[in-house]
Amino acid sequence: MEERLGINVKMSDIAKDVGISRQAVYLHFASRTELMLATVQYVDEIKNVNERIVQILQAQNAREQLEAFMQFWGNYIPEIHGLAKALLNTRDTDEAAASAWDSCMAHLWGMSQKVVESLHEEGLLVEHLQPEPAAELFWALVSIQNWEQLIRDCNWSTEQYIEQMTHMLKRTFILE
Amino acid sequence: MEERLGINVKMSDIAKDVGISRQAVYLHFASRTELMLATVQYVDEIKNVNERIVQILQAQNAREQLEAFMQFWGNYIPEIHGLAKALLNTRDTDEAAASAWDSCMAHLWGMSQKVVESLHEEGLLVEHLQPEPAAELFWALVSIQNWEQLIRDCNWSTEQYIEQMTHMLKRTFILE
DNA sequence: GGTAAGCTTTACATCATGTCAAGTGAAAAT
DNA sequence: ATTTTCACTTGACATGATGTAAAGCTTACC
Repeated sequence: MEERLGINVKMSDIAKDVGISRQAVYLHFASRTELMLATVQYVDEIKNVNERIVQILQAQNAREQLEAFMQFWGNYIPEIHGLAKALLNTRDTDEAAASAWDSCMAHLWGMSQKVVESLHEEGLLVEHLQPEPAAELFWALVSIQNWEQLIRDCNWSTEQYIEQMTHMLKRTFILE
Repeated sequence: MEERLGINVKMSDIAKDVGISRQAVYLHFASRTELMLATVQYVDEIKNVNERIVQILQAQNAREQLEAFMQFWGNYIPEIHGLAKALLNTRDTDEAAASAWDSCMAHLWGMSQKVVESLHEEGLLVEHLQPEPAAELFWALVSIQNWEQLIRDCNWSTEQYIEQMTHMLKRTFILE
């Protein structure tokens, strides 16, 4: 998935890579989508996502939380890009893939809410935005699609992405 | 395409809608992708895109140009959303669809450049951004994917989208 | 020796795209 | 009036991916 950015990864390719027959894959996973779901869960465990997220939320203040989040997120996306793209592609035709994607995005949504809430609590959130739409906008801005466009289409480096996004998020959401 | 957001639109569906046989469609368009390309071109003509774009660039100053652009873009996306999504979905497996999408995005890229350039010329562009990366960021922020996430996933209205995006773009790119 | 797990091989169903060939009906050209 | 051309129909078939089904093989364990 990572190698080929989720594109053109067939059941037979996976089987060949593993060294078993195509049909044998179905003895482990009922469908292509289920295999992908299991992979997502596996990767989340391997990458220790939950622990890394908890650490971010321990940052002293909202500004630092925002910075820590972008630092984490900007480095994390490249690790899961291919799998995420595969899920995104399957989403439109597959109900299960859609809900899997949604649950992945729920993590991101939760973090967006947390960061915006922290800003709000510290009185730093721009006045013209309510916390709810602010979190929604935040969530959209840090989406994988935006990352993809900047990194892939515009050839930004990871450092550039993190720096510019952090800057933009601060300007957009933090007062003054 | 618009009705079904580009999902599950088969050649046989199109033929049925038109009232001819599936095979007859191939007498007019060599492939599904070519049909989509022709449709994009047709829609662009019908919607008078070029003329509408020229009008935007006639705005007196950069600030008004930005505002006019968001006004146009926010109202235009809903009109082409389904077709755009169809193209996006086909892009990953089809070379021709990919280049068609790129040429569509080139319009948007051109406008992003123009707006950022105008800001730069009037000395309004934030100091920490060079015109080039600024245009790239601008382009990513006004992407259809972001629109989709805010409108579809977050239930924003078109007015809300235009207002918030305009506000955010100003804060992000305009000095002070 | 029997059995169960894990896999193989072969075959087939389905569904969408795309190709091919023969045929039809009506209008246009001669 | 006949022929030709055009736009389409019908039916058959190839391809490529997912998924199902059945029968057989090997190894390890009891």
